[in-house]
Parts: sequence; C-alpha cells; structure tokens
Amino acid sequence: MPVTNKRRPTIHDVARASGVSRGTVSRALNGDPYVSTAALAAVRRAVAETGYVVNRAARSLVTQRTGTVVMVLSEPQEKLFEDPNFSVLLRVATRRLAQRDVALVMMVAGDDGDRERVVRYLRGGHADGVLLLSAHSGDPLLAELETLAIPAVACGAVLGREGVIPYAAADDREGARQMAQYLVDQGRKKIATITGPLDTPGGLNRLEGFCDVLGRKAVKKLIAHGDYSRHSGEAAMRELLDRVPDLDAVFVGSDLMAAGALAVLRERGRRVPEDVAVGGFDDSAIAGSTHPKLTTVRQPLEQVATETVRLLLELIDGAETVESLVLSTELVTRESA
Amino acid sequence: MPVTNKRRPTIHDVARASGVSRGTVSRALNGDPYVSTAALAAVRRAVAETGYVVNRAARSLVTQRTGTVVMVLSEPQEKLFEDPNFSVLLRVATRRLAQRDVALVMMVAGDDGDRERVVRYLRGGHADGVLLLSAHSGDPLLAELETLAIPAVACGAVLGREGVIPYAAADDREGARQMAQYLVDQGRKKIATITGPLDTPGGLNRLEGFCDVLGRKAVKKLIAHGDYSRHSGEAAMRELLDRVPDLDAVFVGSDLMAAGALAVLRERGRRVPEDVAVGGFDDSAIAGSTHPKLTTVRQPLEQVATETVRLLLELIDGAETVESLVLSTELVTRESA
DNA sequence: GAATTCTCTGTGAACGTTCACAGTGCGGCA
DNA sequence: TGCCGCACTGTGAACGTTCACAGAGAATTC
Repeated sequence: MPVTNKRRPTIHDVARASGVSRGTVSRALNGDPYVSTAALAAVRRAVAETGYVVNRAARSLVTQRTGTVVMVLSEPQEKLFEDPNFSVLLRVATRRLAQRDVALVMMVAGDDGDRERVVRYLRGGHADGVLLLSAHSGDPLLAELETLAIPAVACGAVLGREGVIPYAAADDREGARQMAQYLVDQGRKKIATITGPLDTPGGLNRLEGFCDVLGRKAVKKLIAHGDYSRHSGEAAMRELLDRVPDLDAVFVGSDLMAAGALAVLRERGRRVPEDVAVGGFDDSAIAGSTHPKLTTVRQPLEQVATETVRLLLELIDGAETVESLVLSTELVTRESA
Repeated sequence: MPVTNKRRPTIHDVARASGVSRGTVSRALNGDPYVSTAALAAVRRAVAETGYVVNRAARSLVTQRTGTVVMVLSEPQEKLFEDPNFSVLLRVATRRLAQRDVALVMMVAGDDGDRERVVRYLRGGHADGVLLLSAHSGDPLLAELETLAIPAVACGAVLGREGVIPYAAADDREGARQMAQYLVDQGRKKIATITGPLDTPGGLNRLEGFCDVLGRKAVKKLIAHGDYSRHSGEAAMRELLDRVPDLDAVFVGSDLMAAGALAVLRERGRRVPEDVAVGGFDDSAIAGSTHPKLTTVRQPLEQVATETVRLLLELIDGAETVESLVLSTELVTRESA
C-alpha cells in the first residue's frame, strides 16, 4: 500500500506530534536561539516522522521573501545558448544557490513580450533578486530593473552601468594584453585581431587591451569584427586575409571564433602556427579540440559565477552596496601560437 | 521623484479603485464568465492604473498550484551542460512555459545531496510538474518521483520505464537504420559503429537500428563504445582502427563523438570520405563546422522539446494519462559520407 | 525577600488570494 | 401576481506560515 497520505503535513501536524506549539516549531525550524533542547529534539523527531516540508507559499506570504532568484538571459538571439560559457555559469549558479536553498528560475528576455513578462514577474515580487547574463549596454530591461529596486547583479560588467549594477567579471583587458604581449615576444610583426561585439565588455575590453600593447593607430587596419559566433570568426578571418595577406598572427576574441578562423586559415593554405599564429580567448572546451590546439586566455569562469552569486546573496541579505570584482586571467599556451 | 510606492498594490486596492468587490476583481482577472462588461472594464482600468500584479504566493496557498515546473538535470557529471542538445531543450522549454506563465526552475540532481534537495522541493509542493532530462535507467530519483505522484514527463525515453514516465523522443532506432542503410547503399563493405552509453535510449536504440540493417552477428567485432563526449569518440575510433584496419565506414552515435573520430582518422592518414565514410547523429551545430562537413541524422529536437512541454502541461491540467511521442528523424547528407 | 532579568512558550493576527455561499435584481412564464 | 431561473455581486472563511506580544517560571540582582 503506497503511503500517499492525501494531505501534506502542516506545521500544525508537527506541533501536535511533538507536543509543542506552532510558534515553537516555527522557531525550531528557523534556528531561533530561544528554543529548549528538549523542544528542539521533539520537533526534529516529529518532522522526520511526519515528513514535513515547509510550505514556501505560506512563508513567502508573510515574510515577503520568495527564496527565488531569476536568471535573465537578455540575449536577443539564440546565441547565448550555444555559448559554452553559458553552461558553466548556469551549472555553477544552480549549485551555489541550491546550497542556500534558493531556487533558480530561468527567463529569457529576447523580445519585448519576453521583457514585459520578466518585469511583471519581478514587479509581482516573485523573486528576491536578479542574475543578469550578458546584458548589452542598450538593453531596455536595465532601466526597468532600476525602477524596480530589486537586488541585481551581472555576470560580466554591464557597459555604461558599471557603477549602477554590481558585477563579477574576468579581467578582459589584462587578458588581451597578455596575449598581445605574448605574440609580440614570439617575434610576430603583423598582428591582427578579431573582436567580439563592441557593445559587450568582452568585445570592447579585449580590443582595448590589444591596443594597449600594440598602439591604437598601428593596428587600425588590422581589426575585424565578429559576434562571438563561429561563423562570424570565419567571415572576419577571410576579410583580414584579403585586406592584409601578409599578417603573421591574429588574436581572436573568443575560442569559438578562433575555431572558425583556423578553418579559414587552413582553407587558404596558411600553416598554423608557422605562417600565422592564432590566439583565442576563454579557454573553453573547444580550445583543446581544435587542430592545432588553441593557445588562449583562460577566464576563471567558475569563479566569476561563484562570485556573482555571492554578491547577489549579499545584496538580498540586506547589504546596501557591494564591491564589483574583477578576476585575473591566465595565458594558456598550446599549439596554435 | 521616483514613483516607488512602498507597498505593492493588492487586490483590495484594485477593488477600491474600480468600485467593485474583491471577489469580482478576482473573477475578472481569472476569466470567470460571470462578470459584467462594465465591471470588467473598471477592473482592467484599475489594474492598469495601480500597476497591480497578482501575488502568486497567496494564490498558491489557496489553489494548491504553484505555476512552476522543475527541470531536473540528472546527469552525474557536468557533461550535460556541454551537450549542445541541452541548450536547445532549455531554450524551447523556457519559451513554451513562459507563454503559459509557468516559471521554469532548474535543479541539478548530480549527487545524493542534490537529489535529496530535489525531492524535498517537490515534496514541499513547490512545483506542479517535473521535466526530466537525460535520466539514466538506474537513476534512484525515478523511484522517488513515482512515490511523489507528481506529473512528470521525460525528454527522451527513460529506459525501462517507458510505460511509467511518458516522454517525447526522436526515433533513434529508425534514424540509425536510415544511416546504416545509406552507408550500405553507398557500397561500403566494412561498416563499424561507435555507440553512446548503453544505459541511455540514444546509445541503445541507435545501436539496435544499426544492427537491424547489418545483422547483429555480422557487426559483432565492429562495435566500440563511447559516452557522447568528443574524447570518447577519439578513443573509440582508435580502438576500431587498431582492431579493424580495413574498415571503410563508421556510424558514430553523436556528432560530437564523430568530430573526435574525424580528428583521429586524419591523424591516422585516412581520407574522409574516400577511405572511410563517417556518419554522425544529432545534426547539431558542430556537424556543419567539422572538416569535412558531417553527414548525419537530424533529430527534431525543437519539436521534441515542444512536445515534452505540451505533455507535461496536459498532465498538470488534469489529464489522467498522455501518449508518449516518437518523432521521425531525417538523413542529412554533407561531405563525410 | 522583592524586583528584575532571562529563557522559553503559546496565541492571535496578518499576509493576499480564491472559493463556496448567499444574496439581489430582473425578466420570463404560468 | 407569484414563482423561478439567470446573470451578476459581495462576504466570510480558509490556505500555512511568521511575527509581535504577553505570560510563566527560573535565575539573578539589589
């Protein structure tokens, strides 16, 4: 006979089973210090034997807290879901939040309808905080978020709102400098770059770092733009080869685009790294499986995710403000440079 | 001056502003037919002007419904997050559920602790249904799920529980048959296969389909096993080449493993498709960017995801049972075979 | 020995909904 | 005229918590 008692046990059932009152059960469950050890033990036993689980809805109603955080994906396209970095972020965030018994709900904010839904959800007080993923600088959601006055933290800086929305991010600029310097030290003379979208911190800052080392004017003709997709990496590489046939190195703003660039270089008969050195960015899974293996810049993504969650939880716990974090990157040399 | 009124408007505020009672507001909001057009208009106006949003916690408390569905990722490793199929599923499910104003919360059930958390969450009645992703046949979560008596649907069949947990899935077996037949028709004589894990429907059924065409005994020596990872595809390909140096085709159980196999074939100096034809499975993004481009079997993943969500919503809406779905695959010929 | 503090406990109210029930007019029908 | 059904509305109770408050003893202080 299945033990499916129709009704879920409530705090009253626990109270009855343990011989104390609702109030005491509630206190015992929530770690209030004013609970006798006897009462605590009785409650513990009763909880175990009734299989009681707190009803979050009822709790939310009175505490005005939901135990829920929303991860907002404000990428217009489906691109984000193909970004290997996204999976890392999602995995780490889910785990970290679960440790605190906070549920993570996913929402996409691609079009206006989506966005309206997100705002309605938040305005309804259904979440205690917001985790922003890859928000572009012009995203209209950001303004709405500010009027909502709900704790929000971004994973990666939000361009133009660095002071407003706290974030944890990798040091894109310094990482790009490391790579550029490395290529220079290897004796490369004509170093090009393929950037990510310039309205993202990764796109912009990696380009900045590149220019820091090589000089802004010197590289003017050596810049091509992509959108982080593999395909855009191919297109940009073709463009560069047409424009600067004698380039001998290229720093690509993401591993995925670098994979595309490698394909085009092979197609055009350039040997890597003999003729052209290629450097990527991310050190994602793909970097180890290109041919040749990709020399790249490792982003501490897991740490970024962990810290982002930490910042958000601090805000939710009542911190007035939190300090944004910039975490350092590391050059990983493999075969392509 | 920001219009941040401290208190969120409640149904009482709307009632007052529209000059009707709580009950009528509630009815108007929930589409009850017994509401006069005048009242309906008044309520609409009041909602707009107060910015009212229903409090889900309060609603849940009385309706016993949460408007939430849990997506459980029961992959032991982090593998799932690297699976390109996962992103498709996540994207589609999020969208479909959002259309019905159902929130999707993500939970990982990797280790026992995770699993306990998931069960506690469900037992607490915090979700109306469960979306199962890539559950293995022996997963202890499944048994627990059954005792919980909560609507659950799997994306892809759950081996050994096909009758218990409804699902939507691609027709793996028929897809494998298509590919095997195609290779035969191309005149290939020694056709090997690299399987996925045999405790997954994809691993098992694709092998079955392969054997359907080629005969179980005939292929005995031509089978190697992988775990869907790229690395395992490389290892399996090496093993096959060592064992059967004169093979002239290989059907690989996933595109990612096929990419690994291609790398090994190149490394061993085999031309694809001249010396060895390679067939993949999934038609994921990677299939278009290998070298040569991968001939593969397209899974209607978006449709699988859509249908999975539909089945779950039907169960939640009270359907006693729902019919599982098997959707047909399609051979996509590119360069590798 | 009385007053005060400290620890622990129970109780009533409140959170914001929905639902069942009990009306209230109003029109149609016998 | 009286009765019934129909369309609509308002009200009280309930959902399962937490929180503030008040009270009971025991321990401590004066």
